[in-house]
Amino acid sequence: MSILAAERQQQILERLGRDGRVLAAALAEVFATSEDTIRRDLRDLAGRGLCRRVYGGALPISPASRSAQIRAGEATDRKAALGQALAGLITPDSLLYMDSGSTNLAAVKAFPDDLRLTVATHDPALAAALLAKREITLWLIGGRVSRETGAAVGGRTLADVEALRPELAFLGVCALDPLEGIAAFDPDDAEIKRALLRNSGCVVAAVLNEKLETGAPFALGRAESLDCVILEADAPESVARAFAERGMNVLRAAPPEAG
Amino acid sequence: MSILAAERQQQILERLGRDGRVLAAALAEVFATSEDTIRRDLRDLAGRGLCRRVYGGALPISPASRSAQIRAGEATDRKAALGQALAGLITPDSLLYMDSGSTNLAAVKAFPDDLRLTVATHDPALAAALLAKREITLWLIGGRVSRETGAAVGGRTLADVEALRPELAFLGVCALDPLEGIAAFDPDDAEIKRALLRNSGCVVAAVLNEKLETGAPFALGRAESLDCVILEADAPESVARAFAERGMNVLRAAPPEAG
DNA sequence: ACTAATTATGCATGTTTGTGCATGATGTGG
DNA sequence: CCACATCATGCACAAACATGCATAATTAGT
Repeated sequence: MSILAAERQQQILERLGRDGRVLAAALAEVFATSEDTIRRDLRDLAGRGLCRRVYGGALPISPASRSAQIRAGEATDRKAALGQALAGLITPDSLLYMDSGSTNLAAVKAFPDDLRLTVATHDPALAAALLAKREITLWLIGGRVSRETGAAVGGRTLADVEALRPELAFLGVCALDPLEGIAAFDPDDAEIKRALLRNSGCVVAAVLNEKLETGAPFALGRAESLDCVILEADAPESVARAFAERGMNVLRAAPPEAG
Repeated sequence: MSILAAERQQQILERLGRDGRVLAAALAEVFATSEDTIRRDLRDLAGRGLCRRVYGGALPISPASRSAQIRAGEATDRKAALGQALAGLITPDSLLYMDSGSTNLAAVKAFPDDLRLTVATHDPALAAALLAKREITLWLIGGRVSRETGAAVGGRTLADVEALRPELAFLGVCALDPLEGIAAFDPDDAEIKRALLRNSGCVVAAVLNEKLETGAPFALGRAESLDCVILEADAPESVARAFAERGMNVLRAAPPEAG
């Protein structure tokens, strides 16, 4: 025997995570063993709750475990498209700050797995998602966690953020308008965003169409405080031109994957 | 004898680290000894938490290969049963510290939604899950996030934890034995757990059966450092009695929901 | 330095575990 | 309803295993 049974089961789990499914017959060929052995492995793994046994192979346990805790909610495909564009701006081995927000959360999942850099964030859900990327060093900012934003807020958090000088920051904006500027819904959250605008080498925001040309109660600054804005593929050209005229870099995401 | 037993075990560990696995038969040939001796070595090392014994040889303790995210989906029903028992110990409106670990993560989901208290944690996935509970005030501890444990570690984190005096702490234990005491797999993680043991009014650990009567490389203290231990419904009575004889409160979780 | 106690090792024993094959049952798609 | 793939189960066999015991090596005590 050239491979230990436990190793084989571990590799089956890896394939399951990578490919999203495994076939009993294919595994038998890969490991040069009988299908019976593979079936026994799959039965065993399923019994330990590590996979879901189906006719012909097995599937990940997916429904409860992953989607419950790291759920980005709506418009994930459009947010993922923005995320891909954001990832393109990243310089390897630099410090990136990721602000809270569901857009950034969905964006993380579109990051390539071998992205090599340090990321700081005060959003626990974002941190949990970033852990899935093998080459990312993660710095978590603590503090009281606000239920409104799902991220740390308050004096302690602000002070910790102020101590950072990230080369690049992905700002989560609640509202963005060429004339009205950037705005947020939560005062504590706004404080942190202001600190990021002050201290970051380059600030980028990826905004969904519905956040364009709207306002929010707490102003953060003028639109051109952002070095770069990423719009959806079908964002109105008029808005894009307005940003460009104010000296901002305007990028467009690729169209979201058609189901 | 040309080689000391301790030397041999050390070299076995080196091979394990280099090759990712060791085979009992191969080791017997390398060290020119009987397989029995090798098996005894492997049993010993596994007992000290330095490797994982499998049929035919041994594997590393595997923090890398199985990410925290994967472990979270494992044995969720049993962990949920432990979580229900943990929830029963909570005093409303107090400060609870929740240590990192997949058991605590699954436990959170079994908490009632109207549980009213403040929870501190340095585990971002735990924090994200706690946000789902409407009446919980959440305090997040920051720092460098370790991929091994999926939670913040290091000096900054430790200092912040030291500043807290929680009435109750849910410790995530990697190994627990009546005689060997409590132990962890990660040195940085162990530091934080020690701080919790020092500073908490009451420390409770909920442990799966497979963590009982095993060891791990980094000792945290004697078993009776815990005020209370929660075992699974079908945990061996002998172990439960051994804990009780050391003056610990021993609770048993309800049997997990039959699938 | 000599003996006693402890520990490590090897061997023999019986037991457990993993594997492949045969058989019959169950599910899948036309 | 049929043909076929997939599956669960029982069985046989070999490899790996735990255990008890005898012996060799090491350590401790006086």
